[in-house]
Amino acid sequence: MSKKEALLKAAENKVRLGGYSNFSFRELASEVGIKSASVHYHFPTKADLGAELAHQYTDSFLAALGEPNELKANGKNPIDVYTQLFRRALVTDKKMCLCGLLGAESDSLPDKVRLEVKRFFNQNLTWLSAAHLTNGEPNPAQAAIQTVSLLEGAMMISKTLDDNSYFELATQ
Amino acid sequence: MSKKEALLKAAENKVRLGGYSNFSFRELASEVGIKSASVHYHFPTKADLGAELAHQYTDSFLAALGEPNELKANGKNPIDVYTQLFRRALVTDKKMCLCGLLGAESDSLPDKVRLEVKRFFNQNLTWLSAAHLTNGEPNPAQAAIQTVSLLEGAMMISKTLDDNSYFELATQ
DNA sequence: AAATAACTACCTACTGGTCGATAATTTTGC
DNA sequence: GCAAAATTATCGACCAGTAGGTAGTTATTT
Repeated sequence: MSKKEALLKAAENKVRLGGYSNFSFRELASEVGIKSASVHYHFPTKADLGAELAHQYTDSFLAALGEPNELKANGKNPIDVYTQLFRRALVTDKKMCLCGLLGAESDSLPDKVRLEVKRFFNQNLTWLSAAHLTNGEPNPAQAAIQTVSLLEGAMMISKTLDDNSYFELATQ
Repeated sequence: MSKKEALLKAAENKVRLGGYSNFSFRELASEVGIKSASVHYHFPTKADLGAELAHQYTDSFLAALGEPNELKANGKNPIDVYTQLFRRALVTDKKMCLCGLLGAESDSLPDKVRLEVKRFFNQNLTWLSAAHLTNGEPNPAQAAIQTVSLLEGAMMISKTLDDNSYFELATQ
């Protein structure tokens, strides 16, 4: 793993625990074994790092999902696959969804970071609409916003109350 | 309004836009016309201020709701009343739910603040369970976590995408 | 020679927090 | 009733620590 990748990984962990202000160049640098000034070589500003982090997070999130109609063709319910990805983030990573956290504080984010968070939710809603469409839902757009809202909310509350059974109950 | 009340009000606005780290004693002080050193007279530490803020927020939130069975007796659906309170926060205040934001970053909060955020959600779940029970829901506890999850999630996404129609679609 | 990736040293701004001092007000003891 | 004592609410000055960011340098690789 390159230093740049290690910096992004370290930043992701910090942000998913406490938001955009929960990481500093100094902390990231010391975690990957370089000096804080060197972080600026890879990311000119903190906003650049945050934006690239959210962008890559979105891409790998969507990539992990696959295509709704392909999932359906393989006998899987794409909504279950989607739910499972959230569950893994909560149970395995024991962390919030990166963009769920950044979205909550989006009013105070640098423009380029906020833009990437918007991209995450727009792409998720598009994916979920397609998924609900293949499931024969009468109103896919509505089902899409309801699905992602429920998952993000349940995740946040389960984290807060430190009890994953709330997530299970909400998604059951 | 006393200085202490003004400080809490100023802090609430800041936190609901960007989280716990989005306010400083200096900012609050200058907004209410005192010096930062004087803020420590009212709140020994930042954690004390944050905890008292979340506590009062929870109390006034619950007070604004009223009792589920009384609402029902007056011909109102308590779940609609609950939804309306979230809608008002989003549409009128144009801000996140204080504890929705703090909950997302609860891993990085001081203990006494996190405790108050937990109290918010525990009390909300109790209220919602009672409300769904009066509505004759077969599984009030499940309906409760689903209601608050959907509302918190829809609120966050509507804020992020800067489009309240997502909230309306999700709650419709 | 040029690009890459790091470094040391430094800057200004801001953070939460502490200190002792200072008025104004309120409470208490005689 | 009144002086002494205590409480309330503020202040200026300061502290150590941390923030993001910059300038110029060095070593390694291409």
